[in-house]
Amino acid sequence: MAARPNAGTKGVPRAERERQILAIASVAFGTHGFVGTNVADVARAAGISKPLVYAYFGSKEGLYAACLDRAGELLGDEIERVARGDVVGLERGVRTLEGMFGVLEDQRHVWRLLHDRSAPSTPEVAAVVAAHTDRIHALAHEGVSELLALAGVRDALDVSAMTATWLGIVDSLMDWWVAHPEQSAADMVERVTRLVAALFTDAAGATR
Amino acid sequence: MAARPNAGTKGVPRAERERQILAIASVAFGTHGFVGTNVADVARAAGISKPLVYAYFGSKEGLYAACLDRAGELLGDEIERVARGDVVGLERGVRTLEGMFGVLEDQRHVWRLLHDRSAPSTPEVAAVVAAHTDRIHALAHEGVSELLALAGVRDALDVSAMTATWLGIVDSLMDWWVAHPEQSAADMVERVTRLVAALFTDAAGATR
DNA sequence: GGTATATGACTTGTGGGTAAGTTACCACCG
DNA sequence: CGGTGGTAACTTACCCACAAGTCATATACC
Repeated sequence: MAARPNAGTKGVPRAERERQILAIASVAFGTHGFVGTNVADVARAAGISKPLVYAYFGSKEGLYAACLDRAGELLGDEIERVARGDVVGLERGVRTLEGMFGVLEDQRHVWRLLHDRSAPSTPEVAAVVAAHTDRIHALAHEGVSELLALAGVRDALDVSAMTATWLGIVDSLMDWWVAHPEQSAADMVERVTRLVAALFTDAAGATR
Repeated sequence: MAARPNAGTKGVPRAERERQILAIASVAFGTHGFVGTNVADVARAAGISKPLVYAYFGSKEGLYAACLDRAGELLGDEIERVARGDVVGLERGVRTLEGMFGVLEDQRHVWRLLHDRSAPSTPEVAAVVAAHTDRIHALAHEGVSELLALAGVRDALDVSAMTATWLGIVDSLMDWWVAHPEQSAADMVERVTRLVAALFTDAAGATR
């Protein structure tokens, strides 16, 4: 029978392979979305065969859920870390962004995993998505509530809409960052700081 | 042979059917994205058969491109209308949103058509997407430039990032609106006005 | 020899796209 | 006024490519 390159080589231990596959799959899912990603390509990119991916993660959804878990934990922990600090208002927003930029410096696409509209709605995946997005959303809501409370806004729907907007801002900055790979995390923090300062001091005054 | 219900009924004239299909396909593409939408379902929802869709639009991509054209023109025209006015700065942003809300009141999902990450990159589709997004992006860039110039910011990358952020804000407000169907366009305008006022007067002062 | 690690070759389901035929309307001719 | 061909509107039934998921098998280490 034909020689099978690498077939049966005891090779890398399982845990390490899993991390490697997850990293590559996260790029793929984050870049092309769930439906746009095919398992065979992920396997090839990882230098292994498709059945091995299934041996480790069970299904495409299982693989996706694992990626989500990794991403959600990474992001959630960082956001929570900032939230536990004592900054409030706009400053807290900027600090949170700073944290995101730092954590995602080498894996910017990861942010998109949580916002994939093409993600399947099966219980398995939905549960994982819900767990992480709920957590992040709750933290965002907390921050936005504080900010708006300082400005005298307390209407629940106003806060809800503003929270969605805040998440949208983070989203678009991540997208912009993906499109500008030469920008470092530090560059991004400076840029955001500069823009916030400009908008919330001069612009507001100049256009009223 | 079996009776074919409705087979051959001269029925609705072509142009009218096309509009009908486009409306339904826009909902589908806007809701589930390009890859998540299947032509058979669109046909069924329109009460016709799949080959008829192909007779009219040639391919799934052709159908998508037609939806894009409709959406892009609708949105682009409205944004341009506001841009031709004499408002600048934050006020122009709010007015633009007002225009969007008005035009999309009965078809909120349409906004998402222009931002579909799962859209194919074939020349046919890419050209249509580019035409409309370029136009909208240019108008947004113009508005953001004006705003930031008032605040003394002129760096090209700063303006670029802020333009992306602005589009992200519009994006997230549209998403929030889709999730809150009971909110009218007028409600949205009020809400945005209220939030902008709060953020750019009290919040900025309170947190500096 | 048993077990973990791995694979080539397969099956299967789904969805884009097509071929061929059916019915209704209309214009024109006798 | 009735037949008759042409054409527009529409369908059922099919093909086929592609990607998810599986199975039988092979190698390496202890």
